[in-house]
Amino acid sequence: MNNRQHIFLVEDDLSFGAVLKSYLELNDYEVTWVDNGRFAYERFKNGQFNICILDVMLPHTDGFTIAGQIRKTDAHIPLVFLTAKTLKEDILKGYNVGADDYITKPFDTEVLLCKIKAILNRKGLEDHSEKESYEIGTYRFYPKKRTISCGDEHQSLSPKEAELLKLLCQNQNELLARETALNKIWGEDGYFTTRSMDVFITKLRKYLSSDPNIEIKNIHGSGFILEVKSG
Amino acid sequence: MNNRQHIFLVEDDLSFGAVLKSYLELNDYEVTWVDNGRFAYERFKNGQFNICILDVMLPHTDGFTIAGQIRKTDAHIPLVFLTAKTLKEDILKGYNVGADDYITKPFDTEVLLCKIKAILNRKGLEDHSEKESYEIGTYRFYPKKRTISCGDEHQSLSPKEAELLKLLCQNQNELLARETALNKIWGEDGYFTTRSMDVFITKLRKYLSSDPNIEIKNIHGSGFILEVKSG
DNA sequence: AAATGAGTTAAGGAAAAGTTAAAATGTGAA
DNA sequence: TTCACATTTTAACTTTTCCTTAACTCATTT
Repeated sequence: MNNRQHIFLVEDDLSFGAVLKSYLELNDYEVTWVDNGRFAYERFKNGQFNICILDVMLPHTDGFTIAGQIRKTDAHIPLVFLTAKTLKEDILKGYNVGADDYITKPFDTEVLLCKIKAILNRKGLEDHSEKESYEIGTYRFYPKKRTISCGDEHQSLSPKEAELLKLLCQNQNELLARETALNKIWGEDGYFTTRSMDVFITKLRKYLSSDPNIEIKNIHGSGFILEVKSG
Repeated sequence: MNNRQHIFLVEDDLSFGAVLKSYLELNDYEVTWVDNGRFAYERFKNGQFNICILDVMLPHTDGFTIAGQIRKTDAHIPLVFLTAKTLKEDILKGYNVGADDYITKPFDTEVLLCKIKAILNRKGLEDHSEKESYEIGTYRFYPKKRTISCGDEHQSLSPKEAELLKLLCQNQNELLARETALNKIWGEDGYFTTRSMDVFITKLRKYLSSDPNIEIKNIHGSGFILEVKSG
């Protein structure tokens, strides 16, 4: 069982990023490192993290923008900003986005580690590894509440509907194998459970039918893909 | 009604302390300033504070010692350390005592203010400490008095009714899992205690029935949500 | 075209939740 | 102690929600 805390790290400096990643891994954290602001949020959506460490100065998309996107998906996940700047406005901006801490380079990695520990301890009681919401085209899906919202429209889902949709979201635009879903949700894969799953797919398609960019595609003989065309 | 947040400030530098106190007060905080480490803890025990700002370098008793004493009294109150030093050991020491932040002098007061706000917001969300009252639509609920008021109408609650409503309030618009409630209130989760909880939910719904924007929603198989539409 | 996989709909049964009232428990006053 | 009262649990019954199953149709593969 993997019990380690998962850190989402966005840092464009390749050598520094690599060093930081190794250092954190040595200290028993699981680290997902993205070196490009443009794809950071995409990557975040597809993972389960406990804390985010974001460089502010990035090509394409700065750390604050990414933080804003992340906040929309998860209102509680801790955010820590890294920056070379000591500019007051930047620091203020960071705290306004909901930063949990702010660290200026150059800094001591041991201090960073301490801060991470302090923040995770603070949040420790609650489990933030489960995502609060997933973006699906114009919809937003809240797995805990088991609802999908689109504007003012709200639709509540049954437990299995929600589990299945969650799996599809976690593999957005990638194949979710029948077997995988059957094993995770039904715990087995007999003939009837297979048919049962099809029934749920039908239901999910109905719920998501108002956005033409969303499609739950069937891959004959292997599984389904939740495909979201990026407008 | 005094709704301002109360800051406990320990700083031996008289002129700096006075300036800081005024600045914080201007920003709508209530500030209790102690200029002597020796009496700091005594003063702390006799007050109700939301956050502590402690200078590390103090005559007689240093900030860490005071922090340790405070932690014994209140395990969750946010601690922020002020120091002129940049010594790594000091910073680490601070985080080990449970610091929420660490600020090195000289610093910008505006930044300090932002940090204080960020920390208090954080605590505000996860505030599971005793709150005087909760707003529920047009109602107001006083957990200690065990009453709900709506205009001139007052309704008093039984102990369990109040506990359950408090949990719902603390998770307003979010899921309160059955298990969570059962464990916190009943200490176990057998079949009958489950049914007992349902009985209490029915009662609470009755108490809150006059405001159509309030709803205690059931999430089949997982729990309840106290939903308050913001009209 | 036959065989297999998938889409869809509706019915039936199981489990959870809503509700009400009676029984059990606890608590303070006489 | 006993009685009256408030509180909580248990029980029984109703309603709702959920999942499976079955049946029939449509699509894809060989």
